[in-house]
Amino acid sequence: MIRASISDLADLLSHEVEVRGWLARMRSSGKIHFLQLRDGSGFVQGVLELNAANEDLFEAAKKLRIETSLIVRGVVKEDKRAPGGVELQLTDLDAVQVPEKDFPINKPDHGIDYLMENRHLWIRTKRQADILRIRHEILKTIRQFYDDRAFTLVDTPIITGSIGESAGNCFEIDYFDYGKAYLAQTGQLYLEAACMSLGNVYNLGPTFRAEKSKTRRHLIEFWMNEAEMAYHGHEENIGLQEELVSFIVNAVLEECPDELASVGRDLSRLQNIVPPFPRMSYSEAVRFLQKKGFSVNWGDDIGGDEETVLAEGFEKPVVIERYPASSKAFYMQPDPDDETVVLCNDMLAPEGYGEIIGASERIFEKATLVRKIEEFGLDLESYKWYLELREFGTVQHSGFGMGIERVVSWICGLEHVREAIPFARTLYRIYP
RNA sequence: UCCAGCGUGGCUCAACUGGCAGAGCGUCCGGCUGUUAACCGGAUGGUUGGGGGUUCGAGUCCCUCCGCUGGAGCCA
Repeated sequence: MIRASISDLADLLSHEVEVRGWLARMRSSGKIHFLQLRDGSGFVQGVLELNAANEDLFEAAKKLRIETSLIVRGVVKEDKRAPGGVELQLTDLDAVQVPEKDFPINKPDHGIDYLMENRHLWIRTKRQADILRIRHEILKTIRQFYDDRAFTLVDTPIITGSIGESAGNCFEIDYFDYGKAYLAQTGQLYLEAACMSLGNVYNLGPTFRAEKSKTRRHLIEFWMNEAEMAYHGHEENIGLQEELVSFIVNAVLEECPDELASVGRDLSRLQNIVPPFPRMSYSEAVRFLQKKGFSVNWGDDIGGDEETVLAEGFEKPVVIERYPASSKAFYMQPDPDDETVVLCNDMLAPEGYGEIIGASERIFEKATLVRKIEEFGLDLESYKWYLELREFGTVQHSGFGMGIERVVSWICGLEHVREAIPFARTLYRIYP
């Protein structure tokens, strides 16, 4: 008797195995039961035929319900009728726990409110498990990408003082006698400090935005990967982003073909994602949108609909660079050729998935940074340590942040980022 | 926060212009030795989100509250 994972059964033909898992679905034709089993590694159909020797077992199996946890024993048989090519001829079965109630999710016709209310159980379904497996692959690949390039992982703090872009859209918490503290919206400023020690650094973790955003692209708590590179400028920054995104897409194509197929992704839209990506300046983008009939003027923000139009002509993500200084954060390096714009870029995913990366070269001269902080009406005192980074061996440096759930949504072809994270925190939902 | 929409059995939805609350799925019982969202027969299941109003009569119209969905702004 071999204890086996379902995913390994194809290599165990004719062996007697034990599988520990759950009953995903059950059908019966009177004298033959079909038990669809899952164990986290895959699905397999267990077949139990009534015969003189197993009447008690056959009768007991009738009492099982969907999501019964159970340990089964049987012989692995090749069968062309089975989806995975193999079946289990069951010889024995122990129910660990038989549910007293019906499993709430049993047909693919539930509404999204109901599914989110039952998210803790919804993730047991194949499609949701496949999405979470792809997410895992993406996170694993991100770490591998940086590790291959000798970047150092630096875990930036989740609780911060009143530093950041503006405290208005931060979650406030009480920090003992210190007073108010905030949940991090970004680890960037800390990565800037770390890259002056370690050269090339990255982080990967949750961030929080107390914005009442209510769209298919927004979560209150989302995961972000940020990178920061010393002695790197705008061009090298974009180059690294293109490599990273291409690396992720190709790794998922390579490692998760079954999962992508089961979530219904059109793979042709993910192939040939290799550097370089199409590129456009903000000014070009505005002229392009004006030709398409949008009423945007230079200096306006580019909204969701505009982003979709900009990206739709391309198979690869599009890089939009050099936005107006007034519309971007204070720390971005002005373009030496045109001080009205800054050396920054966004990367827009194809098919309307929107901004997946925001990036910039950072101001490295203290005097320029002080001037910008004052122009933006921010408090110099609260940027004390950030300014000190420019007092001790300051160098040109650049970095970016990539939204994990948006990348997962794009690669999986999801309608909404809430399925791209195990337990989404959205504007009006914090349960389960 | 603003704009729009939705709320009817456990789930997904019908119900004309205000006139007897229905179907499919699930569940339960019975049948079926190759089912894949199995199938066939029967049964079960309702304070139409809460409150108030108009009306002979409200699931339907009005007010209000609650919940949810989509979008906007902001962003990744």
